[in-house]
Amino acid sequence: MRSELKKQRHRQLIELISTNPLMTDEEIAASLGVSMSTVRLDRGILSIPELRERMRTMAEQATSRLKSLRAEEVVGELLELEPDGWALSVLNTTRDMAFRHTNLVGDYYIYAQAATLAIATIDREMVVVGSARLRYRRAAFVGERILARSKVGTYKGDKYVVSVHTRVGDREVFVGRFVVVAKNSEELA
Amino acid sequence: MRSELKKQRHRQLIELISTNPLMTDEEIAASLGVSMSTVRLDRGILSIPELRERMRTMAEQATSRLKSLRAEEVVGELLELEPDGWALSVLNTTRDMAFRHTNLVGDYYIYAQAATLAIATIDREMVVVGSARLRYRRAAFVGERILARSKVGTYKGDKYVVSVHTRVGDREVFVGRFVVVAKNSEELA
DNA sequence: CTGGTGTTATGACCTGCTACTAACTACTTT
DNA sequence: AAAGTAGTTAGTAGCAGGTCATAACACCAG
Repeated sequence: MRSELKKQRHRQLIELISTNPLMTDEEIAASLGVSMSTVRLDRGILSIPELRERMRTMAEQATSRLKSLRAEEVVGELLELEPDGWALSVLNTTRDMAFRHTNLVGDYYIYAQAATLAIATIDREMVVVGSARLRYRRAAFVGERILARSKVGTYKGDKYVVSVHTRVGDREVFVGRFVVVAKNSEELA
Repeated sequence: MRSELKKQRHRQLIELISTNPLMTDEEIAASLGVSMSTVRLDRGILSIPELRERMRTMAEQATSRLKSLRAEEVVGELLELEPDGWALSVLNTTRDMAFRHTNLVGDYYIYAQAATLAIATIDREMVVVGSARLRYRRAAFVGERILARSKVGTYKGDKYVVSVHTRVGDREVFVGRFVVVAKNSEELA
């Protein structure tokens, strides 16, 4: 059957385009040893868009990906704050926070929310994270609303211990104990 | 002077294309209130390539980023990698990584670099951070190149201990011990 | 009024296609 | 053997989004 060859060629075509989406029909034709007409027929059958269309969608995805790890998004939204006591923030997760090609939210987004919340809880001018212990309990998924709750524990002088519990619904996602340090703005380096 | 208007328009053009690189000359012309000829002249003077060229380079960058799964997921740039051994990455810091209104780099950028590097070091399909201990030693400033070096320590079954040392020049900025867990892609929630 | 700068218009050409028609090949069915 | 059919190829017209060269204008200064 010649239709066997055809199916084989279709598989090759899909393989070819997925590994190198930037080939013109001419190059594909040469690579598969058939005419451009055939390549175009095949692309039509398999509904693979033309090169420019493929480039366009890739370029669009590229721009949207460049916007990742923007500070405003990372911090989440502060809902409640009792200075030097406790605070609550929510982070609405989006696809570009995903880890690899999964639906899982990258751990550093969860960290960023928790760490910035810990700092925001302390009512001093200049506060930085000194050290921390973290535990990730369960995964959070893209689209979920992540709630973080901080509570100030003990403090000695300029050092405060702030614990942060992060959850999605009633699922505990993350627990962290942050030691944050209030600095006089001179002593930085 | 009319050449003032021209310079002004050139600035607008650059602004326009940098915020939205996917505009055709026709759209740009409409947006600037001049003819397509003028837009093309201006693009020529400013040596801004045509739409397709812009899409093409964006698409190429996107593919080259996807070619190595590991490189893509690292915050910063992966410089060297010995799978299951050690790795090295650099993060060029920019103003938008600053903490509040200072020149200090936000701690979560440093965390993100370290955590993603730790994960990239482990040569398994699906790896997530389970827990971590962190210590921030010195501040890093906007504009500095931050180097992170990971080293795999002990491991038991699916758990690996990866330590990461982060420095700027010979100044130690951060030390972290990450316990990362390799998952079978089913057991996620 | 003449020259120089800036802007627009026009037309020929290019790439990488789409959409269509016509024809040719190989293989099967009647 | 004749007819039918699936698969392939060639060729044409047209489109988008340009390049490049040339020409024609508008406007202002000296």
